[in-house]
Amino acid sequence: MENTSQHSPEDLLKLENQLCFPLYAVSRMLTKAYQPYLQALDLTYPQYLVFLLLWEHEELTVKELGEKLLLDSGTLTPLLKRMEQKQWLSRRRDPRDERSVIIGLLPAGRELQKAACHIPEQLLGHMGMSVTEFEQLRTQLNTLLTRLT
Amino acid sequence: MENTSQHSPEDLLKLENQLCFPLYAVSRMLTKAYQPYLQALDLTYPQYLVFLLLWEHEELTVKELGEKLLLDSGTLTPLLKRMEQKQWLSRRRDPRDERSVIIGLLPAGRELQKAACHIPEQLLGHMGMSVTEFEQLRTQLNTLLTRLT
DNA sequence: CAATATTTAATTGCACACAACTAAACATTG
DNA sequence: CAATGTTTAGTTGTGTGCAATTAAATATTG
Repeated sequence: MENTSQHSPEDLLKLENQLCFPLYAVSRMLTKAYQPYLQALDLTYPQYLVFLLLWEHEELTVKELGEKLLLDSGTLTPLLKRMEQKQWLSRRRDPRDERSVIIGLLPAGRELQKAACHIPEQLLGHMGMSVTEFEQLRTQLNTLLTRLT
Repeated sequence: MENTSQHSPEDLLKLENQLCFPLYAVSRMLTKAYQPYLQALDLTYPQYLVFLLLWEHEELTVKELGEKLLLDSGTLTPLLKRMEQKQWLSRRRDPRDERSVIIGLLPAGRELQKAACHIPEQLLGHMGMSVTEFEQLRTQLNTLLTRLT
C-alpha cells in the first residue's frame, strides 16, 4: 500500500520529486555527451541544430529557423554571424521582402554533413536505450513540447 | 507495414528524428513556463533549484550543491554571490576544512518557501499531464540521467 | 616531516538564452 | 495615399553553463 510519490506541498518542493530538474539536467548532460563529436567539427550544439535544418532544407529564413528551433533573433543573429564567419553559411536579405534574412548553406557547411552523419548512432550508443524506449520517450517529449508552446 | 521511423544515416540527421532536440526544447520551454511564477519572487530558474535544496537541507557546501545539480563552481559561484547579495543565503568557509564553502539559508530565503510552495502544482497544470504520465516520464528521465553521468 | 598530489572554489573567457527595446520594411485601413 | 499598425532582424544587458586555469588548503607518501 506504500505510495512512493509524495504529494504534500512540502514534498512537491523537493528536488527529487520535480520533473523539471531531470529535464534540465538530462538536456545539459546530453549536450555534454555530444561535445567530443561536435568539438571535432568545431561545432557547438545549437550550431549543430542549425545544420540539421540546413542540411535538410538548404535555405531558411531566420524567422523559419527560429520557429523550428524555438529560438529568437537575440540568440540566432550572433550565432549565425559566427557560423557565417566560418564560411559555413551565407546571410542575405530576401529581395522580395527586405525584412527577412535568408540563411543559405555554403559548400564548407555542406561538407560537414559527411563528417557528422554518424553522430546520431554514436549518441544512441551513449544513451544505452533500445529503439523502442528511444521512440517512446521522443513521442512523450514531443507531446509535452506541443502543450508548452 | 509502414514504419514511421527512419533509420538511414540521412534520416537520422533530421531534426524531427532527434531525441536531443525535444529534450533541449522542452527543458527551455518548461523553464519559460516557470518564469511568471519565479519572476514574482525575483528568482531565476537555477536559483529556484538551489532553493529547493536549501529548503530541504538548510546548509550545503558548494561541492554538495554542485553534485546534486550537476553544476560546477564556474556556474555556482557567481550565482550564489548574487543570491548572497539579496540576503537569501550566507557563504562562509568551513572552519574544519577551509577549502569548502558552506551555503546557509538566511531568514529571507526561508521566507520565500511560503511564497513558492504552490509553484509545483501550478506547473503541473501547465503541463496538462496525468500523475501517471508525469511519474513515468520522470522515471525514464532519471534512468537516462544515470546513464549519462 | 618535506615533497608531491589531490581537493575545493574562484576566475577568465566564450557561447548561448532571453527579455526588452530599436529600426527598417511591409501591410492595412480610413 | 497618408497614417497607423505589424512583422522581421538586430541590439543591449543580464544570467547562466562550461572548459580551462589558478590558488589555497588538505591529504598522501617516501
